[in-house]
Amino acid sequence: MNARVRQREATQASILKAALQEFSSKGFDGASTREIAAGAGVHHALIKYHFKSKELLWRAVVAELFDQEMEALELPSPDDAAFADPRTYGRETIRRRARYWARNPEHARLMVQEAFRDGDRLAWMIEEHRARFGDADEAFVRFLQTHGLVPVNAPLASLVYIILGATQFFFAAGPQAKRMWGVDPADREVIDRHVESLAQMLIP
Amino acid sequence: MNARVRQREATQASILKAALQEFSSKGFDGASTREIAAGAGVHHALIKYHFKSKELLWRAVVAELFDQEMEALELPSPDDAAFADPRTYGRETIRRRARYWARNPEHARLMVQEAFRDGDRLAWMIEEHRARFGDADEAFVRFLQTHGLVPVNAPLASLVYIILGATQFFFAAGPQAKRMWGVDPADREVIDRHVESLAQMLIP
DNA sequence: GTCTATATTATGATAGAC
DNA sequence: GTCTATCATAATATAGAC
Repeated sequence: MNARVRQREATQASILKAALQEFSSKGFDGASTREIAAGAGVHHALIKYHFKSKELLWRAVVAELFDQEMEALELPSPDDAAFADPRTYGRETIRRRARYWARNPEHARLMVQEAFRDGDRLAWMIEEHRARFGDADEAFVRFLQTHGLVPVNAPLASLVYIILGATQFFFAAGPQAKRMWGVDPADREVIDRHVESLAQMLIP
Repeated sequence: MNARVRQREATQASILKAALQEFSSKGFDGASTREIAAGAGVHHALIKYHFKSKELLWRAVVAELFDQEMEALELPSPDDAAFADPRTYGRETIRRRARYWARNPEHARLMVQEAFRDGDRLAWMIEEHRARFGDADEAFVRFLQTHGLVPVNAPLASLVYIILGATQFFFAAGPQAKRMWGVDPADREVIDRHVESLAQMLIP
């Protein structure tokens, strides 16, 4: 691996990082490639060079997020001997998911914004990454229903969005939470207490 | 009230309506005044005439939302004789809030996006409208804690965001829910079942 | 009250020098 | 692999005619 390759990867990584910041806070339409380039400390023409277009840069950001999410989540298996009962497993899964959003609020913000508008990007995201974010949610909710931990007569999609919304929003809304409630969702202690509140509320 | 005044109000109303649509789906930065004007069926120069700037148009949209929300919510009082016990009151309040978001998903989308980014708009929103959206949430959560319906040791802000996220997200994420799960959060029957699921999950 | 015309800036994209 | 220069378009905003 020569210097050229290392430089290339460093440039791409810094662009991807700045792009995630821009896209997640301003949305796709509000983000500008020049701002992204400025944030990455590179010339704006390099974005076109490395990623061809704004749309493809966005896809690269999303793909990287999903790749990283799977390993970062470290979701336990319900069969794990460490979990005495379904409730313990359910709560632990909620905790891990919540902690992931706490560490990656930009991921939450980007996903949330893309859920608001139908179009090519949403279609691509579902088409390309459904297996990685829909299936896991569905399996988890079904597990909870099977063991009577959530209302069994509730529609699947409703439960998915209730759990997702409850789990993500506090961390995604960090700037508002800080300014309005004087609480910082990036603070370790705040995270710990929030995660416990979540586990107790969602899996009583 | 002469024709001039009526025309003026009709123009402003159509601009406000189109602006809510734009701002809520693309965010402030992604929205363009020209698209708003096109959506309202008026010349784009009229936006400057009636609202001075994009920023002030946005403020007018937000102010109208908060005005309308208060009456539309029709929140019950805990002292109302119709509520036999705190649980019944808590669940009914959840239902009314959820139904409000079901009817006004654009409001939810706009608020959510503004929670993601600190800055002048967020500061103005909190400064100007705190009483109307923070205080009610706080009072409701305190009521639930007082009666042991939610974890009493949980931080106030955590509970506010858990309830808000759970209540809003399904409706705000309508386009994604439709495309990914084949469920339309604008459908009457879907709303009814979702609202019941929410009431059961949040106030067990 | 409404519209045309225009100033100014920002954006996505590209060609070509080094 | 990187940067300068440039294009075409779209944005906010404004001036001034009707």
